[in-house]
Amino acid sequence: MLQVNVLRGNTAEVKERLAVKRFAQPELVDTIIGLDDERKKLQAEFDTTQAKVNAASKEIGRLMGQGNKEGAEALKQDVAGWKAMLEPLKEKMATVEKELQDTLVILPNLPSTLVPAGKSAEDNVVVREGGNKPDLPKDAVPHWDLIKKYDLIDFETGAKITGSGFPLYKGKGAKLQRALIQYFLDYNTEAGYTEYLPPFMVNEASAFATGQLPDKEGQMYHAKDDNYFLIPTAEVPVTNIYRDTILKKEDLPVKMTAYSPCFRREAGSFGKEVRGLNRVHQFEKVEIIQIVEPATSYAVLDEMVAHVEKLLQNLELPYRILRLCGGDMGFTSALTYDFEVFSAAQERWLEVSSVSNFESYQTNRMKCRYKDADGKTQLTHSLNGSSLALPRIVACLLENNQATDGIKLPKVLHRYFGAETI
RNA sequence: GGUGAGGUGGAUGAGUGGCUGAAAUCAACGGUUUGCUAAACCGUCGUACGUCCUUUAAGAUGUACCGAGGGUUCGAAUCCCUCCCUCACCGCCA
Repeated sequence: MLQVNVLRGNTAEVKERLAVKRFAQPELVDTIIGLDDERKKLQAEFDTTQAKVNAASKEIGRLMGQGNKEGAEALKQDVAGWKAMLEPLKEKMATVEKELQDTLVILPNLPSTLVPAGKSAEDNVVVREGGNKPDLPKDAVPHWDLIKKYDLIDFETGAKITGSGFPLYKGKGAKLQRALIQYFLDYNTEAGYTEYLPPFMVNEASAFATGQLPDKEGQMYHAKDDNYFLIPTAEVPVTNIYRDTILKKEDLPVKMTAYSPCFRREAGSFGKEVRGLNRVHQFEKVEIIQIVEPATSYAVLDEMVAHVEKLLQNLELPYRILRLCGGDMGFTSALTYDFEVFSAAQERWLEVSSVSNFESYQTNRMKCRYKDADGKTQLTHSLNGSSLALPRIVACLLENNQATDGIKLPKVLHRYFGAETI
């Protein structure tokens, strides 16, 4: 959520930035400022009246103590009058505040000046590519066939147990999941990230704080009896560790990593998009999250991008890094880099990570602040990224490394998987 | 799920209707002292939203906040109701 003061100081610039994100209601910026003005006016009025009530109440106490009943009674009359004024004011304030809040929440984060204009995935900018695309033999097959061949995942039984998009990993398929998770976590903790294993369901306040609510309500599975949401990413529970906190300068940067399953409803997806592991409702992911001083957040973003890039290099996969354009970015992000790996048999790029700087958009919702060098309290910046999402990594590993004598795994995985090939 | 006890500032913890935005202690921070460490002493030490003042910083001031939300009262941390959470015991259970 953006701060009203940011809107106030640079209304024109804010609207320009919102246009980059293809936000359709720039007039809401003015609406918000108007509502905030009204809020202030109402509060001033309320406060001065309430101050009179408080002073009179004290005086009544004093008069009673002196036994001056008549004086006290007279004052009570005054208080009754003021209180009658306070009631409607209070209601009006609540209405205006709610409207302000509701409107503020509709505004997406402002994209950084590095964000290219554009309306869809086509307009994303390739920052760099790495790794080598393999030369596959003519008879190379997509990962869903390899999965069958080596009996790694049973999609049909997963669908029987739950529904489509809930894979049942089996044998070496299951073990590969475990190996990848363990490798990713080790890689991250070696880089100074603290490992967490968070709750896989969150309450409404947490889902709101990281911006899943109200924007992505339909994306999450909702346990209505308890009003809990299955997490779509570990970002939600882990970032919320620092909800409503004030950190010390020396606590920063906070670096966290967590494995979690991710649950996504993905309503409306179909066809080739969802074949095999391309898109599923439940998948495994390891996430990295940082909470940092505002001045450092873009340097940290670069650091995180490099961190994920190295991981893909270690996995020996062909990848490319995209800077997302305004139209393709997430609601809460200021700058996002997507990582895609090339799945050679499908001849498709598959997204496996998304690393974003949210600046103070999440932390403002979360009220995650810190005391800066001058002792002033201000909002921190938050960032996160996947390192990595498993299914598409697996799809790519299988397709790109297929050979007649099995699937060759990259060196870094040997000791985790306990073998060099599948 | 049942019964009981609780939830107060960074921590411990006092506070059962007005003098309490909140004692005391500890921690933290600044200073004095000191060869260094320790100790002692002095000071500072909540958040949010307003208003005034100032170029800003700072300062002054108002309102709200003692788990959350309602209620009683001229006045609520304190009394009442609902909910949440923690702890103990019981039940169930990986």
